[in-house]
Amino acid sequence: MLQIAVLREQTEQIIAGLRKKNYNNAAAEVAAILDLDQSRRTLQASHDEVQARANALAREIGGLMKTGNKAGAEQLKAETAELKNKAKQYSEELTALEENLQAALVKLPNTPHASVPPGRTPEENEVLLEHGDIPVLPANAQPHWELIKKYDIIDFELGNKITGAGFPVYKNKGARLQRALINFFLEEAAQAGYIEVQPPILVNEASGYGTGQLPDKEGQMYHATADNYYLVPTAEVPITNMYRDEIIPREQLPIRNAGYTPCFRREAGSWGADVRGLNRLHQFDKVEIVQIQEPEKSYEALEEMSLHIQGLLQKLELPYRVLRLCGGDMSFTSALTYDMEVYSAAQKRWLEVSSCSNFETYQANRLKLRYKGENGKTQLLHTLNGSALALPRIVAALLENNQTPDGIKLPAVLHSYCGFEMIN
RNA sequence: AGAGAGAUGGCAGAGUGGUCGAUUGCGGCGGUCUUGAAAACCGUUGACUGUUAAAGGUCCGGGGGUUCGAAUCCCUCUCUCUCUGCCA
Repeated sequence: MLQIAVLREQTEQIIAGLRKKNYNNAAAEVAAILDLDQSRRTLQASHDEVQARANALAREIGGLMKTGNKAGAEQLKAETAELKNKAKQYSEELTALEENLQAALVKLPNTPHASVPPGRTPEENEVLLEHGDIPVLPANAQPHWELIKKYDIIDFELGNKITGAGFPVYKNKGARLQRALINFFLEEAAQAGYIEVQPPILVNEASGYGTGQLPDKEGQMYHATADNYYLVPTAEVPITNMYRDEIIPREQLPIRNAGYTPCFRREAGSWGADVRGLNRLHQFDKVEIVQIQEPEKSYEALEEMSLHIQGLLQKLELPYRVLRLCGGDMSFTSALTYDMEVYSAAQKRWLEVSSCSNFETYQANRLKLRYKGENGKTQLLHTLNGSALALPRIVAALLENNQTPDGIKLPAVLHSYCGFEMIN
């Protein structure tokens, strides 16, 4: 959520930012919000004035009662009746106004960083770099959804039987590969200084709200209605919410956490082309890295996270590229996002395997996640996170790019984690 | 799941209708003492809102009510703990 004070002070910059994100009607909505804010403050002042008078009277009455001056007390009581009505009326109006203001404010997305290119579609994302050679596969090369059947390592039909579409069963070396990748990613994160956490994978409403899944994207999460818990769509949600409503001592910054969770996404309305096999699932595994940083250092942290993720892809010997997302392709909450994509040689296209973002104060404002700066003032922190990494498309690329007549040759870095070198 | 108890500032823990935003201890910060540190002693130390700065207002789990006045009384919701039951 954008800060109302910033909206007041930097109105033009924010409108320009919202436009870059292709947010329609930005100027009008911002004007309406500032209008509401002005009314709110005026009303608040009136309310406070009445309240102050009522407080003073109550104190006087207390004094009179003590001295036994009942008549005097009764006289003052008469005056309070009117004040009470007024205060109640003001406070009701105020509540309504605040609700409207809040509702309008949460609808505004985060504003993009200056480096974010304009654009509406994924085609307009900026390719920052490409790394590694695109492998040349033999003519009879197969996509991963054929390979998993050939080697009987991932079974979609069995998942259909147990649960439904998008819930595959990993079997034999397929299951062991999952476990190996999770361990590899966690181990690399630990060596890079991220403290490992194992959070709950069901979260309450307040947590969903804190990271921005609620109230708008409710339909994207699985909801355990009996207890009103939500299945996490990413470890970002529980990990970031560990710091909700906290004022972090400055010397504890930056906070760096890594965690593995399964991720659950309903993906309502997003099924169509290019979602075969492992490309899109309702349940998948992911290791997430999270940083909480001082505002001045958050972009340094983003670069560092990007390099960490790239290091993983290099060790996995996968050809990848890094994109800087354009305004229109970024998430609602992000100020700057790098996407990492690996090349799938059999599908002949790039697959997104990581998304690494700086949210600046947008999440922190909702989370009330703050620290005391050098000047002693309490201020909002910056939150960042990135996938390091999401498994399914990594598995897809590993299978497709490394297929040989003898089987799938796994990259050397995974051998000790897997306990085998080939899938055959 | 049943019965009971509870929710107060970073933590512990007082406060059961009238200067209570809240006693006290610990912790934190500043100082005295010391070559330095520890100890001891002194001082200081919540958040939000508002303003050029104040004043003022709000916050004792959430919501509602009683009252001139609520941390304190009533209703309700949520959560936590203890015991019993079940169970990895």
